[in-house]
Amino acid sequence: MPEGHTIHRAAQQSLLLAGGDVVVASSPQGRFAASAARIDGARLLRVDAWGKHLFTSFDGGELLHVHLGLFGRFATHEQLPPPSPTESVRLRLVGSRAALDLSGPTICRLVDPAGRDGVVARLGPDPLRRDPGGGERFATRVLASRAPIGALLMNQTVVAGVGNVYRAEALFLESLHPERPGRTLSVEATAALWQRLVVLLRDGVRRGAIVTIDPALVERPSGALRRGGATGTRRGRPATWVYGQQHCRRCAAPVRSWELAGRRCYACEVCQPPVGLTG
DNA sequence: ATACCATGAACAG
DNA sequence: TGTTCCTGGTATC
Repeated sequence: MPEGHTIHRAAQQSLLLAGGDVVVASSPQGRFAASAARIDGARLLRVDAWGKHLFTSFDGGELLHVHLGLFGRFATHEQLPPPSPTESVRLRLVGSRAALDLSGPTICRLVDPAGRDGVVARLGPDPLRRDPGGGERFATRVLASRAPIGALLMNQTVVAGVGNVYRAEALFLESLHPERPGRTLSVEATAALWQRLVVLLRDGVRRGAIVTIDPALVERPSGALRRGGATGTRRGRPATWVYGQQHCRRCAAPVRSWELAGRRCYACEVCQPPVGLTG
């Protein structure tokens, strides 16, 4: 499921697996058929991720803009020929080494450079892009705002690429209550929060999954470590401190969950005391 | 078979 | 603030 790490990983993967290739483009679902025809036979040149937005450029000048939304996903098939696409595959790109399937995106369209620039201009700093001024721009917005920090983190004009899981986990790890107004944070706390996002998202790209809690650090009845597979990616309890949890995995207090900025928010009010909240 | 839920965001009013 | 769109997995009858 997509937050910024998913998109940056998809950018890496598609460049690795299809960069430089002439691609066969199709839209098994049909909804992107006319546009796919314009990419078909073009060479995939570059892939660029900005927050949760992905831009793929082809020679001939076509530029593909993808946003996965809540349900979208990329699938890669490194064995050719790839299996038959399912009915919901919006776009399939087949290169010489792999096939890439896109399904369920909120946005999948061809844009011109001005369209791309317009999207990027509305995005805040992305913790996954090398941007020396990113932390400063983030801090400026946070420290000037009366909005809750838990809402600011979901605002893509404040910081691009953070979603509901990283919101919950970054605030937990920084001992910040989600309802604290941005301007009640200290400069130091704001800088630490930015750095936390950088580290968490980078780790998410590396793993291909959001794992914020080391499973080995969690008490287990048997004391046995899990073996095999990527920990945290199996179904069941997510590898998180508070996101989706009933109890805090650090102190075992009940995790409170409520709606904040249109999404369910999770916090341990013992580890994240509501300091400075007037109610 | 149906309902509901999920790591998102645009749009209406 | 509420509605809408995108898909698939799990829960509930």
